[in-house]
Amino acid sequence: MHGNRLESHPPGAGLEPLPCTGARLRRLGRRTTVFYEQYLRPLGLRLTQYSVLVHLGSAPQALLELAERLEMDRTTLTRSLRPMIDRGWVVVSRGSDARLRLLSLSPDGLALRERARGQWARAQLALEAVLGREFTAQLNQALEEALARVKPALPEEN
Amino acid sequence: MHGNRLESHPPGAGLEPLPCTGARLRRLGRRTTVFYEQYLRPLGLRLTQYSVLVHLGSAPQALLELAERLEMDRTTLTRSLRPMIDRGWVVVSRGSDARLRLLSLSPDGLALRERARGQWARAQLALEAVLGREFTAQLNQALEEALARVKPALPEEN
DNA sequence: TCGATTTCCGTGCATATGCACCTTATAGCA
DNA sequence: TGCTATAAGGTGCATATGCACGGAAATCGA
Repeated sequence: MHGNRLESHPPGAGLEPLPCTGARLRRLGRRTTVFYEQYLRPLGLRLTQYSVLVHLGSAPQALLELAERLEMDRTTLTRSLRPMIDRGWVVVSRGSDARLRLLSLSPDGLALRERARGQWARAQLALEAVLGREFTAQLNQALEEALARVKPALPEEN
Repeated sequence: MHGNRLESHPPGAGLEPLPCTGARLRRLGRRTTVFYEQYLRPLGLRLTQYSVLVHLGSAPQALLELAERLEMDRTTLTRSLRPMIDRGWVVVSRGSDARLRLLSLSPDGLALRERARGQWARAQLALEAVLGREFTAQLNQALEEALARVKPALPEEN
């Protein structure tokens, strides 16, 4: 194994934990969210709404399916959609299965999505300018790797 | 510079942005939050409440000062504190400056903080087991570096 | 075919988040 | 010593988040 030198471990306790990874993730997440939202604000979009927009299209899609792709709680998505429906960006329809709420973008929604993508690209490039292009690529890589190892919480055992 | 081969760049546009760093940060942040909260649930603590707890102590501290250390919105902290005050974990007092709300932990709060720290350590070690100890250390390092480069949003220009 | 089970969703409740606006208290200055 | 600027904080509003509960539609087995 690696080292495990005898140092400040309480007797009987195992390894010392590293500094809190979750706190660092959350803190950096907050800062970058603010960063991206500066660019989305002119469009009247929150970051959550943007992520919903880019996961929608002309083809109707069930709410639960969308929630899983977004890795977002089903009920959170329900409520996040409400203002987007009210503003005419998202259209709800019904198919043969009367249980499913099928979601798609209206023409307005599609147009907004394109403008939002442009703003996102500006934000991402600006972030890369701050972090350094190479470092950003490495960070993305590390985050991908971590995402592959930390699986999303599944409802019920699967 | 590095490469910059002529490829799918739209004419006139600059570099292509990398895949969305913010989305990866937010997604990994959500998953790890769920991860930590599994360990805090037995204590009836949300992760936000835990982070407030560990930034408090016996010594009274002004709300705004605490908010800045937590890098949390002042008003968010006000509301996050309410249930913790109601449950007797946090005590509010007044000093010579009548504008300041001074916060400290009650004996119950101090005891809870210690139990919560133990649960946090178990969560962190479990996360390290999932990610790999070495990789976690590298990830922490990368996050620290990113935090050093992406400064927190300041209220007004400072 | 009909009753039990499963699937898809919505709502109530509690907390989280941040902005705009307001009140109160202190500090600074003429 | 007042008057004004500034600092600390609360509340309203809108959105975000997830759990528990409940309802309605589809599925499946006897």
